[in-house]
Amino acid sequence: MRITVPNFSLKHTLDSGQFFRYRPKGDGYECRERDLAFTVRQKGDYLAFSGTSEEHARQLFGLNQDYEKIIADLKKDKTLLPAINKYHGLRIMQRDLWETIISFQCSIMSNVKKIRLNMNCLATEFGKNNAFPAPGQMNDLERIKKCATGFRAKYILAANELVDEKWLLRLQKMNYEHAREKLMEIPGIAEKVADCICLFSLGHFAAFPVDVWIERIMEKTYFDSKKTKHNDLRAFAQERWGELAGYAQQFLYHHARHNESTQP
DNA sequence: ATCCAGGAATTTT
DNA sequence: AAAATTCATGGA
Repeated sequence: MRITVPNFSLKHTLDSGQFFRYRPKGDGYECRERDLAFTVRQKGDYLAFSGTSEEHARQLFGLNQDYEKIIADLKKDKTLLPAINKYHGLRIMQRDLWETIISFQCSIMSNVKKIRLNMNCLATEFGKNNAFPAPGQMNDLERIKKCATGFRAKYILAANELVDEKWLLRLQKMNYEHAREKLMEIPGIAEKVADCICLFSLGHFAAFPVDVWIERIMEKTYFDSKKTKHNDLRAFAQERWGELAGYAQQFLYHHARHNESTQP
């Protein structure tokens, strides 16, 4: 299957810390999400993939979004221009909800490389032929710990017990504020992780996750390098970028991690 | 070896 | 209410 995709960068999107089970293969990538395994590659404005449907690819990579309007709005803020211009085509994905929940429980005080290790291991340990285990299938604390999840293992186990398919469907119908609150009922999910799930799976672009990278670049850019509370950073972002705060966050995050001048 | 990583929960001031 | 401490582990 091959489709035309203007204003999209597969590389920037995959490499921006929202998606973890993928690896380069040939001139493209091999991706896994829940029970799907598929390959995808991009040449110019063409996206070629096999192993999944066009509908799924469009949803997963955010290809149905009005990208030109999103970027036009964000470009009104000149402080975002370097990141937007350098990483044009970076999109917010709309990932599988359950796998996203576990991904960002794993993210607590960790790093992207290790989250990838955790997720691949959980799929190997519990899933059938590399599918990610469904809710209810990760019911062994010691085996969860074998995947280097450490103190996060008990959170994953709790989510596995609390969540089922009905729970997931209900969450997908909630607005941002309600979904955020509901997610925080799960052990191991507080503001930041809930915002990541709202942003990368539920399409709530108002969500603004504040991690150490965002904290650094926000304080440096907008707060005269002064230590600022996460809630104040989040309030500032939602005041400044409104319903697109999460999109602004993703450009800032990706730019901070890949730019020498913004390294710690 | 020492320090850090897409923080949350708990305990202590 | 706010600040400090604890929690595990791979990688640099």
